[in-house]
Amino acid sequence: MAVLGLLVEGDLHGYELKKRLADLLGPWSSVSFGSLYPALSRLERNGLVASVPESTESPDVAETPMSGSLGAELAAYRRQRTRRRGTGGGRRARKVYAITDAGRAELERQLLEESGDERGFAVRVAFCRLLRPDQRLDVFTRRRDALRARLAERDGERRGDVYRRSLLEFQDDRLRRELDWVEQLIRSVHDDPQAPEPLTSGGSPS
Amino acid sequence: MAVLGLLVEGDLHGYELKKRLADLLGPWSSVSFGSLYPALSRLERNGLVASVPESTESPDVAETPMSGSLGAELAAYRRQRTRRRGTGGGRRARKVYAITDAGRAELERQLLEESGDERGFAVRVAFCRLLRPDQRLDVFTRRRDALRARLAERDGERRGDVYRRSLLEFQDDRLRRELDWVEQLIRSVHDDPQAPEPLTSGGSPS
DNA sequence: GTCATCATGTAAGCCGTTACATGATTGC
DNA sequence: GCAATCATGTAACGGCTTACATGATGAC
Repeated sequence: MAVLGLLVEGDLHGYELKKRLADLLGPWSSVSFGSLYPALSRLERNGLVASVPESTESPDVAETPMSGSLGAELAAYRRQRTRRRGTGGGRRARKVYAITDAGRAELERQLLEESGDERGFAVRVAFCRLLRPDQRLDVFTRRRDALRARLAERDGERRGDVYRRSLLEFQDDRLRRELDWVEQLIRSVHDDPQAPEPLTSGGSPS
Repeated sequence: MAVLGLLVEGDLHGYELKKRLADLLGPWSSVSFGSLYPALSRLERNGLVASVPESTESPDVAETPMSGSLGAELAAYRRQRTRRRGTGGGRRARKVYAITDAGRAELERQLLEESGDERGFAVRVAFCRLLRPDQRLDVFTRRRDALRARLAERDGERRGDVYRRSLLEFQDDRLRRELDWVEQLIRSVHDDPQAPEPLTSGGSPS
């Protein structure tokens, strides 16, 4: 999901993708090369991404003109490597991947996937600008309900030694704070339903 | 680690272990039978646990007399099954596991393991009453330092759209709150260094 | 010269999930 | 009779981690 999301912002090769994943997910929960490259192969086999030839003409990868603030970020990446460009020979060949229409559809499916659980909610939020406001609300609402259910389950008890009780309290607090956050996200969608950044290249989705 | 920790509190069979794991870790991050039973086999092969015959004499599993508050918890579990006990025949044979001395050593090793990272810090806290106060401090301090380092890394930037910025802020807040909690744990050890519940059966550890 | 960075991959091993198989007992 | 709970396992599949292999470039 994260890979597909990043590729919506522009074509990228594996190495760069890894850096941006670390940027997005934190260097800790990030994938290793040993899992990223096979994952990209899988995605390619399934037609969700396609490897495009690194054209000598293009200024560099990832040059899709984006809405506002993302531009600065990309410019920074570009600058880092614009120095030693122009020689077609040099550096080991990079394999640049682009998301396909099937990939965009799959990304949308995954972003909307039923799952109030922890798995990838952060990633969903990170890319929810690609969804319509009502879809965003769906995602947020499911998470909110899951958090509420979880909080309701954790009633009373508080047994165990000092440390275990402290842990339970901390986890409760964490749950409540996430719930607050999600509720704030929901309000923000209601107050200002920003138009989605277009996900599919052509027409409007479904 | 969690399995070994639970077995310190008393002998248990797989099914009960699963329930207590769900209790401890939350039903979400808990293991399935398909991984628990193989895991127990592995632990047994490695001599960290041993399967003990379910003696018809013993009131039930997990009857180690514990310090204070744990007693009530265990009594509750006992009551639930004391109803239909006494018939040696009946129910499918349960395989009851007990932790060995090697298992206790391994548990201590894992609780003290160098790793400021997320992995199992919650479980370490849940069982840190088994450690000496100075060992507890080690564990907490490592986590504190890791959290500080992580917070220091996340300076400024805050790029991306509204949702991504909101996510980053939330994650920052979460990190800071965990840091606060860990610092509180450290202070609590300083203020009141409670004696450890004995981990090894015989003499004092190392 | 050697180290860090860029860049892509393969192979072994481990382990978790899911689904399946089995079988007794209790409650409706 | 049927479902749920208790209780233990096996088998297939998938996928992540780690380590290894390769090779260019630029900085010190």
